[in-house]
Amino acid sequence: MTISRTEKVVRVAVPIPAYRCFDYLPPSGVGLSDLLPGLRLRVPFGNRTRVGYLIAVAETPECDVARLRPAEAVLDDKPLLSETDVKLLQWAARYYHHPLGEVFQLAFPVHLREGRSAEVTRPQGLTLTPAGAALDPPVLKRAPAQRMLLETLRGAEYPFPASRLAETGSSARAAQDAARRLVERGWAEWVDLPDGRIPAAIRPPLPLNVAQRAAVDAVSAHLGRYGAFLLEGVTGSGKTEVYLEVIRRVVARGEQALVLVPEISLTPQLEQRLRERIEAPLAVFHSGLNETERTAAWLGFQQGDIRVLLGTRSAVFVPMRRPGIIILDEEHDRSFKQQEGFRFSARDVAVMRARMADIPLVAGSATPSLESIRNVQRGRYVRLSLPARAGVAVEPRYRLLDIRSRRLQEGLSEALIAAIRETLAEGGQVLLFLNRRGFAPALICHGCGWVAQCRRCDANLVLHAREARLRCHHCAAEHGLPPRCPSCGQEDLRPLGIGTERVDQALQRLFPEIGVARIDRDSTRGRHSLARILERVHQGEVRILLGTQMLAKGHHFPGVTLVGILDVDAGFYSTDFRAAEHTAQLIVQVAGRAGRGEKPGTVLLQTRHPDHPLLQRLLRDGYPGFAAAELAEREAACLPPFGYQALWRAESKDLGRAMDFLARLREEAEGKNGAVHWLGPAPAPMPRQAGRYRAQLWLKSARREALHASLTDALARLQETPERRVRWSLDVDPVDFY
DNA sequence: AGCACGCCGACT
DNA sequence: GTCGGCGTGCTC
Repeated sequence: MTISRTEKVVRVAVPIPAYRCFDYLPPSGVGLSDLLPGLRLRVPFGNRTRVGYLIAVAETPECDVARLRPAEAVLDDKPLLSETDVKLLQWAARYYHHPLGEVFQLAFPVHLREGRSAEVTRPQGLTLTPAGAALDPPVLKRAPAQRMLLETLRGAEYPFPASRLAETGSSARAAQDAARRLVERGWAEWVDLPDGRIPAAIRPPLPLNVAQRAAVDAVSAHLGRYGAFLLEGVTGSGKTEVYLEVIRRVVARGEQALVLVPEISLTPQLEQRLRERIEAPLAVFHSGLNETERTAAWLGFQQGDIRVLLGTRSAVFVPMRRPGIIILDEEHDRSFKQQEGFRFSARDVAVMRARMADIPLVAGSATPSLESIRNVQRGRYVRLSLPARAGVAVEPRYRLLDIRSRRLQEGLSEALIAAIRETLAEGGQVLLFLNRRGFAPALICHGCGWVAQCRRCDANLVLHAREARLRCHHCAAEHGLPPRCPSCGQEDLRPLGIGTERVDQALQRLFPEIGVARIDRDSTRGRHSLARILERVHQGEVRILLGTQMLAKGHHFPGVTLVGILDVDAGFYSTDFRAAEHTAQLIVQVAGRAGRGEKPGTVLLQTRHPDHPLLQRLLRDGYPGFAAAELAEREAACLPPFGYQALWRAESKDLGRAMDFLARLREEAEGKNGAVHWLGPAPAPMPRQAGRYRAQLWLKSARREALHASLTDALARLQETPERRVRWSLDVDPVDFY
């Protein structure tokens, strides 16, 4: 191909790990004015073609004109992303120092990344053909599923929605097969479902109390412009009612609401309440959906048919036709931070998105992150606080159990056992929290001190007694129990330390007539096992509930009047500077599960450090007092939210190589920027994982721009002299240091 | 990320 | 003599 003259070029973000764009000649037959940012393009790339994202039309190419190739095709009539969306993605790529093409790609569902059409397939329904209507059912004597479906269709006034097919047969699969056969035989046919949603039972709004009304009014006054609100309220204070009323008003304005929650397990309850109360099409968006469902939800929201989108982290990038509000529930939750690849914080992206789209953002929590509390102090967020509702959910009473030099029975002190006994006698339920699954975190030889360790990680193997397995909680390694010590041959291997399985066993021994249930990743592995356990708790069949942090999230246990936290200290003494914040949040969240009915709850905390100042502060002044104290410490140490951080991670089969790589980064950057402080390189807290060595280099600065300049600089050098033997990644605003 | 190109070891 | 290992360079 010959290029006669220099023309305008299209700048395209191609999804490869490179920090630059690629320029193309406009595709043939497309006017320049139609080439809008956000369009998906099919472009030749090397010896194949890729889907790329149009960033801009530029006057002059960044490369030699002779190298330019024309883009093959434009994949959308109009960009699926708005200008604001494009700006948001560009901001995110810059802020997190992640390749632009990959950021764009991650904002799209897989089908659209692959270049499939964005045509919305209308929801389909099944209806009888005249032949089907005239059919005598007994013909289908030997096909009960088809006959049942036929009967359903006969009774239906409207085409039967494909999405509800599963309700008609023994399984979704059987119903689908039956539908296919009916269509094949000419008795039924697929038609587009008529517009409009299928009417659902809508419940009237609950009356709001004064604080809720004030919160709703404050947010409502900001509809149509930016404002960030921190909605603070303990469990049961009615945050959800505030969300619902605000969403109702947003929807009434013809706008859309994006609701972000930390995990899928929290969505069923919120989804149900939204469906009951908001008279508008709603969709969910999370990793549990298949790609067809994800694409449908994404496009539905993008086109404006879906008015409320309830989703997890990745939903923060789903385009909105008419942006109305963003709601972030449980904003303190760490799962809003993506921990691999493009390590963005959905919380921070949501705030930026609200700002760019000029809409309000409501972040709710009983235990706000220190970042958000700081933002309130700086006047960036407006605090809306909901006191506990009168007569409901009285603040729990906290009590420390000093377990220094006390004998514990499988992690339970005498005082705790007595309190459990008393609570059970009064007819209450008990919730015990231990953030360690398995039977024991170690298996030790009593003869020689040998400890079972993972061959591929710097970690002990965890004993799972029931299955008689030793498992590594950091890789896939799993072994049977050795009959004798592999080191000295003695037959005296003993479990060391306690995990939930061990406490579970002890509780069953101590309270043989009481139903005990354990909730952790091991006991809830099956698809419905968690729901089944929760059901038994609500029925009162289970009266002692024991679990890991899975317990702290979402689920309500109104019958629980005693909460026991078995090991508070594990959280307060850690190298991670956020450990105390996390632990305090966990304590308050777990405590919030108790006494939600009319009965007040008691929270017992077992500790060997009853004088720990932060623990004292938490018990005396509650979470706000703790947060104030912890903020003061962070400020003194220039830690977030008072200082800014980034973390370079490196991984290699050889620790030295990973360390050398980071050392090189530091050497090349040091001295250039006095405002940046460096720590490391140092081996990660657990240096070896799954056979690979990990090292990290920590950057701190009081000035965000200085930090970012340093990162930009280092990345530019890495582009010039790439490092291929070391896998590295960059984490801006890291929350976990592992 | 892919993919091609290119330079050194054990095999039909 | 060649098939194939993965180091290096490139993609507009």
